[in-house]
Amino acid sequence: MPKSIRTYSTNGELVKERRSLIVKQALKLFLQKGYDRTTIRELAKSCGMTEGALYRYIGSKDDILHLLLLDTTVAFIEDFLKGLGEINTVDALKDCIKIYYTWCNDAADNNIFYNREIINFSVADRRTRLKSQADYIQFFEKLIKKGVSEGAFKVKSPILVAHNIVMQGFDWGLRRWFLRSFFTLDKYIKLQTEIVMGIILINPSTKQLRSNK
Amino acid sequence: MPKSIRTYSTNGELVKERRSLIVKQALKLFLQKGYDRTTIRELAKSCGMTEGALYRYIGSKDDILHLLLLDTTVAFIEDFLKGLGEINTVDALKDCIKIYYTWCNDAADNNIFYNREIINFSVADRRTRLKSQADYIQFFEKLIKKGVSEGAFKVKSPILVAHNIVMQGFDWGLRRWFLRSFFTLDKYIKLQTEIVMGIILINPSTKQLRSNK
Amino acid sequence: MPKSIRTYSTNGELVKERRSLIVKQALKLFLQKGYDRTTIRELAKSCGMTEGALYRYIGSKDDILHLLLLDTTVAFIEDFLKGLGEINTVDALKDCIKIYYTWCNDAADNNIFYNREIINFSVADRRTRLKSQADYIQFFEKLIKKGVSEGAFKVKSPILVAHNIVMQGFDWGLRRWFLRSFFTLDKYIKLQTEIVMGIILINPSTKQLRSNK
Amino acid sequence: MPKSIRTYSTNGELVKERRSLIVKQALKLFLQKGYDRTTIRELAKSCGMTEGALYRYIGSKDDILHLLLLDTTVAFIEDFLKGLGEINTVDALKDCIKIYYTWCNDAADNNIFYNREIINFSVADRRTRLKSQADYIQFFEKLIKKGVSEGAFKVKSPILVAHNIVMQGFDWGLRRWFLRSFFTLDKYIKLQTEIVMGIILINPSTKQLRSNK
DNA sequence: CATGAATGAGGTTTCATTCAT
DNA sequence: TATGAATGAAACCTCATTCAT
Repeated sequence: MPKSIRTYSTNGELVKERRSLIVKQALKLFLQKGYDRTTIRELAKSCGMTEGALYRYIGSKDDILHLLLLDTTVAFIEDFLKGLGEINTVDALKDCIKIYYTWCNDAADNNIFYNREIINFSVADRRTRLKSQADYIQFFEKLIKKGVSEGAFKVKSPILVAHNIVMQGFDWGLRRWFLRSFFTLDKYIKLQTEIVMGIILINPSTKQLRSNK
Repeated sequence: MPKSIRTYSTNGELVKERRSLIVKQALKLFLQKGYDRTTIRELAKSCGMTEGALYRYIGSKDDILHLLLLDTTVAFIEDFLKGLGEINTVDALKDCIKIYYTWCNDAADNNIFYNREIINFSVADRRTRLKSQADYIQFFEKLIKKGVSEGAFKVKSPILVAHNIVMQGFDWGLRRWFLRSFFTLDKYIKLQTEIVMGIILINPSTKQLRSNK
Repeated sequence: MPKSIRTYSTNGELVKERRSLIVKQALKLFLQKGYDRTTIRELAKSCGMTEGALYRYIGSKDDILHLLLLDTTVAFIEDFLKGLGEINTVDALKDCIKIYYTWCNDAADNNIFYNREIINFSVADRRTRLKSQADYIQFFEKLIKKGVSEGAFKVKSPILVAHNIVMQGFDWGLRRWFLRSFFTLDKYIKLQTEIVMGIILINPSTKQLRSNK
Repeated sequence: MPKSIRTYSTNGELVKERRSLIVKQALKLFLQKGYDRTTIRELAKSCGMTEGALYRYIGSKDDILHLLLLDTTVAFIEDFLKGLGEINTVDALKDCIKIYYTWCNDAADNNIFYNREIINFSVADRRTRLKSQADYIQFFEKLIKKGVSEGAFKVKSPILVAHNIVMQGFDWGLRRWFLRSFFTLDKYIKLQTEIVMGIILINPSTKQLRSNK
């Protein structure tokens, strides 16, 4: 299933190390100039390699996009689930929003990159990417529905609220220069969380209680 | 101020017509394959022209991006203002959201395109684009603040709510394949409007009254 | 023998008039930008014609070079000969130098042009041009030899002196910006004539006599 | 100050070698067909390279013109000065003419090329070229004035004589096909030197003495 | 006779990829 | 394993020339 990428090296450790470097530099350059306008020469130089050396570890320029995808597939949903252990659903949602928005902040470069360059990805990789976005939404949808079934939330369209949550996280990364002139990340999280809670909480006082901690 | 684009034709009518065709086809191709991967040959062919003919109406490939920008600069804020005549602010906001989301639906291709290809625009054109996004947000912010000063709305951060409104409109266009599997445009507008109103209205009953019409 | 140039017009008068205009504008533009860098579009515009109209009077861009050659073939040697009637050879040479240098001044643009663009001419036209330069030299050579046979001049290599005379005339046109900062045309003619006479005259006092007039 | 030309190679020796080849072939082709009519494809082929390889060593076609200029900037005036040590000015002038005319013969291709293609050079490079021509003239002017101040020469316009000397050197190169049918280089130098000396020497016998050696 | 839109070959330049060293 | 020179297809763009109107 995972597409295999050509290498002339038999030293697995070295391949991993070099690819990791390539991916890191590629993301930087692709963000700055776009995929098409970044040349292999530039990329190799920024990796401290020669072009020939680079091609020992990748099969083609397009392969780098695939490596970038692999590199970013963050199993952050697992992190979420840990947060869901014993605490109540209301707090769980708040925590998840916080974790997710924090991840959006950290992974902003990646997300800007995918948003723009998705067109250059293979069909399979494109699908993987869209799937992962859908997963985030579905995760929040489930959480909201859980709250609804527990009588804590009331909401007409859980998936729309989930969608809004996820997109507003993305927005923090994609439009950071605009948003940062008004909010810090913490403030942004706090305000958006309050808005979400205002929409779905049956008993808004709950919100106030915990946000005082 | 407005950058002028080279043409060898003196027939203004023809130039307009041809450029309009070029822009239309270009948007289609750029969406499909991206700016860099769309060749002039393809574009010319898809316009039913030869390359030489195309260059009678533009000076360079980059000029097409500028033409695309001009083509989209919709004075839709003026349309909004007409809606603000005598009616109360609550209804005005609802109407504006509706007009704006409808525009987002119509201009989806353009917005997807800009979102992705903004990196290829000239600095001046990039600024123009960002400015216009900021204008939308500011417009909604003002409207919300008006409602606040009239005692109809109550809201912690008007600009954040305005930002959310504008971005959720964009989202309808940018992520239409996902959203359309759950909502029609009308349904999406209705639900998002209810959410916004739920957040800012002091007396939620107002919402119910009018949405029954 | 004279190459015929295609025209779609049957009105000889008109053809002549238009070609004369074309040649005039072409020389101006070719001098400024060179033959290759001057486009038919520019030329047509500078003639107040359209490209299509221009091609009614010429068959190709290269034809213009040929027309330019025809236009410049000045039968100035005939003018010289008139000056040779009854006066003595010494004065005849002086007069011829003066006439020739004056022509070099008037035809400077042409000469600069040929010097530079000769490479673009057809082989036949190139030969014509070189032949005409050789004719000038031969003319002065004959004159000098006449003076030698009459006992007025003494000179080792008449053709070399003739060559120098002709080239120094050209130089006035080709390097005018340099020379004009030191001499007027009259001064240049006077000084070069004195030098020539100093070289070939047996009895230099003759020179003084006439130059006093 | 010296314009640097792009190369993708870091091997200075190789760059030098390849550029030297390019310049050599370019001069040959440019002489034959002119700058504009010589294609990069032809040039590359005549260098035994592909187009891509050629562009490792130059940044653009125009750069070749600059390289040609650099290649020719001959510090020949220094050579002259060595000849001026202890010998008297009369002999020095004769030697300088000889050295200069010999250089004109060697550098004929270059000079033909510059004469014709100067229009394609950058403004800076054009100035450099004109300056170097002026330097030659000035050099001879100084030498003549030195002779005048020593009482060896008598001349109305030293700069005009200097100009004639320099131009007649150029002429040997520019019009070699004509001149060579009458003179060898040695003969040409000898005759032109005699003419110059005839013009400026106060005591012509000096000339005879040394030319007998 | 004039217009000017269209053609399309051919120009310069770039760059992903290979391969001899 | 690394180097970096070379390849050559393909990109954008120009412009002499034609031809329907």
